Amino acid sequence: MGRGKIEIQKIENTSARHVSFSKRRQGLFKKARELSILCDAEIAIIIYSSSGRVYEYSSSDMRDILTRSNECVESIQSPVVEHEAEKQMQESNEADVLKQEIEKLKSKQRQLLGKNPTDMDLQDLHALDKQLHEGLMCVTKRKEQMLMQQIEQSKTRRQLMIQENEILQRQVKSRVEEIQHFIQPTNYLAPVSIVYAPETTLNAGPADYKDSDTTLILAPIFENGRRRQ
Amino acid sequence: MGRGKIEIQKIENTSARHVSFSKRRQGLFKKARELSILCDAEIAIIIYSSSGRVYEYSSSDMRDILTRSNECVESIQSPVVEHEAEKQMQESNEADVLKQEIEKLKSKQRQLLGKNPTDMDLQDLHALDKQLHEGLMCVTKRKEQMLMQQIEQSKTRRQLMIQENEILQRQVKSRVEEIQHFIQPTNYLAPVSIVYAPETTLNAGPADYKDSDTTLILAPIFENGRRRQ
DNA sequence: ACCTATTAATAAAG
DNA sequence: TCTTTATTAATAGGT
Repeated sequence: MGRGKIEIQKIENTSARHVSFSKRRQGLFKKARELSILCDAEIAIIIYSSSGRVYEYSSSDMRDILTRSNECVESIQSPVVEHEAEKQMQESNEADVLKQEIEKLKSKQRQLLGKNPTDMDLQDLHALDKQLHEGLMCVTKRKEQMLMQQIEQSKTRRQLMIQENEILQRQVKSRVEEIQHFIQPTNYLAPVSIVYAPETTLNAGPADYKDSDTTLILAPIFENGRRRQ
Repeated sequence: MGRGKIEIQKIENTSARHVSFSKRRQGLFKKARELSILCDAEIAIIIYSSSGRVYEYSSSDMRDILTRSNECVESIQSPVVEHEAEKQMQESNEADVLKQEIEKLKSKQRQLLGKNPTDMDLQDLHALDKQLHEGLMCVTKRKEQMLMQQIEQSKTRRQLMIQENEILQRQVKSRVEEIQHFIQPTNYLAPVSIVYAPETTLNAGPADYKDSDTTLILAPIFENGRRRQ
């Protein structure tokens, strides 16, 4: 989906690779966001670029997602036995565990919406507050990003308008100059007067136009095609 | 990119949601694979579907990638950090330095967010929370206000520019029309002839201009300000 | 699962 | 880096 098809092989050109990395990373995160929203899934993505930089995406709290991940759990605590047990759990009781988890999530959601704060102790309330806090941060950040984007866009468009204006102003100016040349072709060298001369004055001869060498006389022609004598 | 455009909102129809989840999960993993190959990056993705199932992708060993993740490190304890440090020693210094910096920033951030609560008692935590809350609210409100103002301003300015542009465009148009009228004055509706009438023909009366109602006569004026009789 | 009209992503170039 | 544009790729809605 570009100007040409590309082979899925390491891009050797460094700058092209970086450009691609940026674009595709963005694309990947966007797809992840869409997937998480459309299908109500929790997603975490971690990317290490070849230069060692880290890029992360998560639909909700990264730690929550990773903590639920076996790989992470595996590398956390010591008891390998537990780990083994968990693996088995995954095989047999997976559904049950997951259902419990769903119930937990639903209950949590209710709590997050502040629907039943009575059945929480101090610790729970602390946790809830923290979560709300973090959520607030995320929302704020996101809003800020979008607003900044909008501002940047507006600025860009305004710049374009300014440039367009300048061009138009130049055009107007040159048109005006053209017209002026037309009306007063040689203003000082050979001035011309435009005079409306109705039949009554035409034959009486023109008045004096002291600063004109030439006069334009505007006069009607009558039905016989001749000027009245 | 389908038979129609869709809103990025939770798909309410269950089976449609499942179908979409499958397709898009596949798509996401494919994109991840491509990105990792094209740009030589390490990528890990963890997805929890709404039904609780886990789907994972990783370009190399998931644990390696996750172990390097700060979020994971955060929830582990010191020995792993050391291990990680050792691992990084083998890598470039640049990445190491960057990571340390990131760690410092994250630690600071954690403290601000009250995530390092060890050196604070309950009262302190309450105070900090209240402060953060209030500060956040104030800052958020204020920022939002300013951003909205800026946007409004930008919009207004843009509107003004648009209006100005329209005026200028009308000016250009009317100038052009003026010039055209000048060059080909009312060619069909009210024809006017411009006639140069030197003194020899002026008094002899104008010739017939059958298709003109009006004639412009161009005649010289002499030094005494009168036309030669 | 397969099909294909459409939309979306993005490679290349400015 | 950002934009633009020509192309390819992903996928929504049917079957």
